[in-house]
Amino acid sequence: MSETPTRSAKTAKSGAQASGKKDGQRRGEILAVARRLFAERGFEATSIREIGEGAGILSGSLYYHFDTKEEMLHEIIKDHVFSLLKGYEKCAASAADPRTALEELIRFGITRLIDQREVHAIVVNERGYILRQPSFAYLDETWQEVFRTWYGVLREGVRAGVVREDLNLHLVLRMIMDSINATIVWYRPGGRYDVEEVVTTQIGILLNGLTTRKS
Amino acid sequence: MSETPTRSAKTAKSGAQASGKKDGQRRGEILAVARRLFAERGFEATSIREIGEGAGILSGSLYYHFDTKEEMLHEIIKDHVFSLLKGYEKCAASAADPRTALEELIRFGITRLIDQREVHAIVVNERGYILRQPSFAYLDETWQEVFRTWYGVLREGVRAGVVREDLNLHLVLRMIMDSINATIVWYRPGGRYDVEEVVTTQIGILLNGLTTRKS
DNA sequence: CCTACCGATCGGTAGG
DNA sequence: CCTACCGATCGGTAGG
Repeated sequence: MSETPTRSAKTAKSGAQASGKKDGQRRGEILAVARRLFAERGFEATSIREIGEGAGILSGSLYYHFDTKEEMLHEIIKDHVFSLLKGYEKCAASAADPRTALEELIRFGITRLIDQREVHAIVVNERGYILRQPSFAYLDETWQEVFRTWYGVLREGVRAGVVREDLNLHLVLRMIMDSINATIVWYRPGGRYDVEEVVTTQIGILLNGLTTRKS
Repeated sequence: MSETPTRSAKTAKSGAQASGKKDGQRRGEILAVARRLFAERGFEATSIREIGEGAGILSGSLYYHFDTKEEMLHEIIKDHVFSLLKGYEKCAASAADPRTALEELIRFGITRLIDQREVHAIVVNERGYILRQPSFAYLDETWQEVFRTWYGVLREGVRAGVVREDLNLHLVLRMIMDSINATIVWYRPGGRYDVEEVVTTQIGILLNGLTTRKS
């Protein structure tokens, strides 16, 4: 049960009473359609008519639930990066040592993103569009916080002598994040690879390149 | 007149006489504008009016040089992946041993893609659109050939005992390609990192995770 | 949530 | 390469 709609949204519109719950439910159903389409075809390439069709209503009726098409996009992704950050922070704080922390960060990142691959595909693929919209600034701030969390672990690793110190940590971090993020582009659940295999490969390559050699 | 096979792609400069050279030159100028816009904003999000504006002519006039907007896209990327494959093949064939081959493949990939980052950004970012268009099937075939070239080197590495044999080579390959491809998304020439630094980091992490440990 | 419609913009074309 | 224009489609709205 992944990708369940977060209805932390302003669920009840102004005067909703008995219909409030149902409206919120319908809202979630529409968002699920939009999320799938945005992930498959892209935000700009998806028309509100396609969303309406998928939800079984006319495009104009979408505006009873949402003010704009962009509001749907906000609803879909706003909590995602934030909860991802929380998960990363937990990994970083609870691990016994830097090496374990890195392993858990990578493992958590991959499994989480695969579990929520539609949302994440949108965040990655619509990166350009999102960066251009000032209304999505909060996303960028959260990403920076994610980077800081990882970076802290890497530095701790260097201090503890577990992480190589001959590499630029910023570049290393970019690479790791890219590796994790790129996975969702081609990964298909139920396909030829299972998640555990992907996790093992990524940890295997990334960490054994990162950790110092204890010959 | 929509089915006339005029000026199909590679024969752009064929029939013309005195104006032939100039037309070809103008064509190139327009393509340079289109390439930049496609890379910055995306193919579908770029209008022919924007291209015209950038080239200093009206949108309708673009159709003197090209049949469709999609033809511009073909012109921009068609040779790119193919020449990339040729470069990779050369690296794979000329290297003294598998480890050197891998280093040269990574180095060539990164430097080449950074050098042609606009075209490559288009290929990566428009992946979804391109996969949906049957007319771009040749691209996919070339990519598969690229994969085969790399894969051959990896297998040779395993046979020579240089590459770990406990990992799924297909997954490893995905990861390497993702690492290289992702670079162009954030890399800015003249920015805080130079190419050599990026190459060093990528080889450093990827290879020391890939090669067997010679304690 | 539907009917009926809007202004804007899209890729592309005819004829010069 | 321009003028003048096309049918289609876009996101969104008024009023019920």
